[in-house]
Amino acid sequence: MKKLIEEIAEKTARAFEQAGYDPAYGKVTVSNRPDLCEYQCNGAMAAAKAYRKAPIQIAEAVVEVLKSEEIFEEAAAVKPGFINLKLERAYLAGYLQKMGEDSRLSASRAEKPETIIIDYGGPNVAKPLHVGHLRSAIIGESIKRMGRFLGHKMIGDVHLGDWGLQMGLIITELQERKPELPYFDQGFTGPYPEKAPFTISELEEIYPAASARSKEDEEYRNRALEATHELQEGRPGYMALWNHIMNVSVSDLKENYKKLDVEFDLWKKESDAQPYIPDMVEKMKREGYAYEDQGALIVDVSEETDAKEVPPCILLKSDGASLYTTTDLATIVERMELFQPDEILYVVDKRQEMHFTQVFRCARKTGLVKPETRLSFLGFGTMNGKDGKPFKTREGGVMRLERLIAEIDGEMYKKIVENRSVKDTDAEKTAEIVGLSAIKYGDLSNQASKDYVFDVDRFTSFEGNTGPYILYTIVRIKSILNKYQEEGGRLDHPELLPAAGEGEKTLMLAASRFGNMIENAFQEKAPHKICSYIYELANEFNRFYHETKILTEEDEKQKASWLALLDLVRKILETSIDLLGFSAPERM
RNA sequence: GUGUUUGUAGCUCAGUUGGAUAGAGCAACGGCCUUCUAAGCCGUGGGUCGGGGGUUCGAAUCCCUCCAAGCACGCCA
Repeated sequence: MKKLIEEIAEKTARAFEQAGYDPAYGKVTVSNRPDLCEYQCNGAMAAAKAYRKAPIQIAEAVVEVLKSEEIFEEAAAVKPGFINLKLERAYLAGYLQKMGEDSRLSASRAEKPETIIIDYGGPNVAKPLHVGHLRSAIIGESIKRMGRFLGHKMIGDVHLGDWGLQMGLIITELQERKPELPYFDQGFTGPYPEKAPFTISELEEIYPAASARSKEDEEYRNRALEATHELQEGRPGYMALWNHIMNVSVSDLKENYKKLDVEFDLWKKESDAQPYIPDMVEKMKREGYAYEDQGALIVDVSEETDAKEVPPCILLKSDGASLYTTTDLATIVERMELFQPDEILYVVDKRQEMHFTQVFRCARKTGLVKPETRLSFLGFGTMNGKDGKPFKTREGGVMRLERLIAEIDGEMYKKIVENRSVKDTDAEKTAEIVGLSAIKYGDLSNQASKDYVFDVDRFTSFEGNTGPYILYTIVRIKSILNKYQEEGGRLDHPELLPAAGEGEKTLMLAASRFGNMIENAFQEKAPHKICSYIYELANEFNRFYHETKILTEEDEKQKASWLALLDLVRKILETSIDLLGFSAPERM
């Protein structure tokens, strides 16, 4: 289905052409002066230079043509050379009618559906999820859903970190504590115990302890590095331990992501790329890309145009072990082989940008990917506390995701119970739904690439630009729709009448912009655009709601039309929040 | 040091890719509930878009420069 703005732009382009100008000047945008018009075209001013004519003259000539178009209620040429447009109400109503029947609400299915792998997990199996993983999960999930909505094949991969130094650190620390375990005995012939020698909470304590010690104790760190290398070489006892760590950790991670309503298609991990490493390294050596430098095997990825020299990719350390870079490259090989993606998108902390620049260049230079395969990096900023410094617990420690969610849900529960006269047995469930909206909307309403302040009080507020406010609006609409249906009203195939008032028209105009908005948001990988759009739509609805008594309307056709409009607005809002990754309760 | 990102109302953030009078929310103040959820709506005050130059008919947006803050810079992830 064509977007409304496209239909308008077609008319203006043709008008420019008929008036004797290049139709390319007929570009149209939503008006930034709603008091003057609904859509505007600034092409006459751009054309003025090329045609050496006064812009107002061009605008007037174009407007003359536009006046005969039946989709416009008004077309005017103003001062320097603006072309101001207002839509015919009947046309707008007709457009929304079609939109309501369209499964994608006027957004068009991608002409060329692509396979896009989106890497947005990156949790370390040695550590529980903390707030640092929140943004990746939330942003990635939203982009995945957007792409899928538009018809792309989106493959979400959690890409666990299970092959680096963190594993060596756990092994080393465990050996310190329980040297008698068979995993460390080189002569042991098996079989190893089936039960893990630690619980999840022990594991969560072991890693930070080991990590801290390795920073002070060089000999300890060296042992951890050696253990890492041995694990990568497949030492049986260490592999058995790795298995235990994975089992204990993955089930915990799955539970946590589920709470966030984040779902991965693939639970791949760094170690899955291990089998691809030897051939990849061999090929890079053979083709002359990789060479030895200071004992390490590297690939030069610097380019002449670099403002600052980009350091080379280190494929293998001087001890022969592989690194983050190595597994990332091998993972690209694996992904190309298994999925032939058109794009691989990494949703990662922006501080890793340099690393990905290196990896992408190396992959491209050595032909790991096809020239047309896009490797993209969506770097997000840090989640800060109210003090502007990275988000911590009140005690100053790393905030675990579980705890953050529990705190928000608790806060929500309190508010729901406070504001409720009737007792609601679902209050806890509702608190979870609303709490998730608070967290996700709070995050996604900011530009992904910027740092932002996570303010619990503000995000859980029902006022202003928050998730709960959006949900409240949806619940309000649903409540009216339900009442209408209970009274015997029907929502199937009603006729949408032209807007009766200004508030209604404004609401209709806002609704009509959904398709264009969502395509744009996906193209720019900018979920915050969905947020600002639905906030505006919710505002327009609440304004309309306030000035219009819907259910008591006596004209049945008018009433049915308004209900149809509400149903469309509801669909748009619910589709939008689904694309953001949360949902609305029935009541709140 | 080099590179890079950011700087918009007291606070938190938008700003449709160069357009008209720079917008929201919070906080402050003032109104609106016997009527579909007042968790809402309407209104008032609040700005040197970090500073300075430049390009342009037109700049928060593009270029230069300075200031401030964050981040990254070869065997961690």
